Amino acid sequence: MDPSYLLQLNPQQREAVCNNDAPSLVIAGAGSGKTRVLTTKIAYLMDVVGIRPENIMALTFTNKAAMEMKQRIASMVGAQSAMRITMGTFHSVFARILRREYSHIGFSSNFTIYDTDDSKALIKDILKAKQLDEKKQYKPASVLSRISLAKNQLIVPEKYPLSYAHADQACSMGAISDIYKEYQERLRKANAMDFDDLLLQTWLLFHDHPQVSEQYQDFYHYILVDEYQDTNYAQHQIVLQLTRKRQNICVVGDDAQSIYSFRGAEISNILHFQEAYQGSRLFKLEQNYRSTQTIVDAANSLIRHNSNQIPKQIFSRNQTGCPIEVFHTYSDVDEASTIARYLSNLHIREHMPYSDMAILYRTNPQSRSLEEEFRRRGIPYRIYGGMSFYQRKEIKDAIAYLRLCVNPHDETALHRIINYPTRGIGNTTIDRVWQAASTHNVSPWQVVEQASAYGFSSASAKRLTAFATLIQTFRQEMSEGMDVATLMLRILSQSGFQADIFRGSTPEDLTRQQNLQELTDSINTFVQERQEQGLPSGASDYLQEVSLLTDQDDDKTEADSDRITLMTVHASKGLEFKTVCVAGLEENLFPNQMDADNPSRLEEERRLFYVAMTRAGEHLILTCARSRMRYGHVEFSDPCRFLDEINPSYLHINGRMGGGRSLSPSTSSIRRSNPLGRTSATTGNFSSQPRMTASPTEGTANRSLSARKLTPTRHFTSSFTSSQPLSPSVGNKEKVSSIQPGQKIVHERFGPGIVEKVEGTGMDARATVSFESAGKKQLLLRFARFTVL
DNA sequence: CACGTCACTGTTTTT
DNA sequence: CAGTGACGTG
Repeated sequence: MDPSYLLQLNPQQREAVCNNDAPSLVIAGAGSGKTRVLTTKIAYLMDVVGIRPENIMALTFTNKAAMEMKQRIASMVGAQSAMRITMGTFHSVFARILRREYSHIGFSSNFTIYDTDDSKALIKDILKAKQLDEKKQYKPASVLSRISLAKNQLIVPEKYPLSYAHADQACSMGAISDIYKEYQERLRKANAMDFDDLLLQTWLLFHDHPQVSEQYQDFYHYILVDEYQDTNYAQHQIVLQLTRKRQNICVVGDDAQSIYSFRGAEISNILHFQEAYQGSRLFKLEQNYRSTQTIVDAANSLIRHNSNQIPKQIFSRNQTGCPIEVFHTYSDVDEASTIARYLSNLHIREHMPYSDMAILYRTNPQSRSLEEEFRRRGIPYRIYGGMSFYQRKEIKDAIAYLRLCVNPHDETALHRIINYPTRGIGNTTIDRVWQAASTHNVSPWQVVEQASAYGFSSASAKRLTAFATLIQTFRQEMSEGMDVATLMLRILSQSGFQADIFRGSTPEDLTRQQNLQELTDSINTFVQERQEQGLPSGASDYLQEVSLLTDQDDDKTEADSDRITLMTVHASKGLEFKTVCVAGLEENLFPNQMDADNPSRLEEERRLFYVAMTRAGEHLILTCARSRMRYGHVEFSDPCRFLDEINPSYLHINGRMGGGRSLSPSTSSIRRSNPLGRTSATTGNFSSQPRMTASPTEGTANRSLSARKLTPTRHFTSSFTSSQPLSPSVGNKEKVSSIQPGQKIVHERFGPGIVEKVEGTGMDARATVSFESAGKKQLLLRFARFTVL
């Protein structure tokens, strides 16, 4: 009777999946099959316990995790059922609830979601109006982080002074309370929420409206939360609200991998879960399937130094594997060349693909010396992270137009584009608009709309009105049902945006043009996809989807290319590589100097290092440089204390450095497992002078492999308007009339599939198609792009 | 309004 | 060092 997927689980995993009569806490060690347990449990809840998919809620932290889970569940229970589960990030699931329940909280359903940049811009504006110093005392970023902290603690502006005034005064930021109050009022006037509001407002909704809360408690029979160690207070409290009635909850996480306290995550949520839920059960997944025994044991020996944790015994039944290589090097340059040599030897001698290798570091600037070295040697690499597509100026500007169309009270969007492209509305006029808005207690948009009524000179009033008319035209077209792709093209051409972007031809200009083209392409895809499935495809539909999306998510990441991955340890969480090199293991860098003397922060740094080590499957390399360029100066450091905390019997230490703490007395034993076939080339006396040992003889430069991503490859001339037609494809008529169940088709994006069902006729004909890789989809035939086989 | 110059200031990052 | 933002000049 048990579904076959249970047979793929080990006893611990099966226990965690099959016990559902009490709240459960699943402690999932690194590489222990956490996602498998979570997805199998959902399938089990549906198949065996008999809970309907729409009554299940599954919450994750990232879109990527949500997507992965959706896919895996779809493959177990079918795409149709999987679709009905409420599954997504905390923020996206709650945003959906808030849009539905907007009437209770005094927003309208098309509220805008402000990202961090928008929030900072708003804070800056408030600081300016209050004449507070935004350079030293009230840096927008720190003001925002204080407000964010308060919101994560569910503290509304009225209650703020009670809890924080004292602390604020202590660091001479006594005005934060005022700023917070004003900030919330401005958000509300703009019909906007920031990321933290999505949590705070959800909590308030349930708190202030018990009948609404009850409705959701009734509706959701089972709630699952991934990465519970990363939840903040607000998230924890909302989950408590949602589960009050049924107490059907399963949280999964690993306290040893809690690395986000700096943005409000509270490890205590997972440590004290059993107190929050009486009678809950604890399950531990302790078998690691990812790493060699050496790596697992070494990581255990490190994390043992933390006191604040749930006891567990992570073990591996994989091979013992080779020892962990530790390289002491003279400088960042030396470190980079040591790593490059090691990895390229591994590639050449043991034929390990570069795509199985990663280099992890604590801070982003550390990638520089590595990049330079790799480029010199022609080793292919890619950097993970960096500026998101949606944060680029041209993209934000274009989206600001859409935002303003959907919600003209969105003052941040208005501010971005009121004079972009330049239309003679200078800073003085802009300041006056905002002043007038504040004195008359209206939104800046209302001032722009009625400029002459607010006493602007006739020239300024004329320009403001012209701008208002421009936006109103777009709004009109939008309300008549124009899809977002067409609207975007109209905006770009009518506003002068397109002309401005396509004027220049410097490499930077070309990149901007390419980015804009990429945006319009992705909007086209959005419209196409939504129309095929009979869903609305207007600007507000698009914004709802895109405002909680980061491009880390849609990266198919050129999986085809064989490159070494470079990223921060934080970014590596949840990933794994056969070979991992952790670089920059020096005091003051890892652990960071700001965290070194605070015991609980030090524990977090140690967890961070634990995460780094446990990314590795077979080879783990740890490197440390005695000197490093930082902020343009050479700085010297000692090897990091964590190196001493790992049981030395798992380590193989390379290099003879004078005066280090982590010296191995003799490094004469040359191990076969070391692809360098020798100890580090860094011999000599450290006390004299750091010697750069870049070796130009190895690896001749191969320019073609340069991994720079932003170099435009195509020249986008006026191809803008000639992008793919959005109207129904002309040839569809015959195809539509001829299509019938059983037929094979190839869809432009979903690939090959079989028609299962055809409903309706003519314009409204729909087909249910089962695709080989994309699962079942409903297609509106008049829009679908496909060929019949 | 566009561009050059100077001072400043540096974690980790998702939504 | 490098990126940002403020300010001043043509």
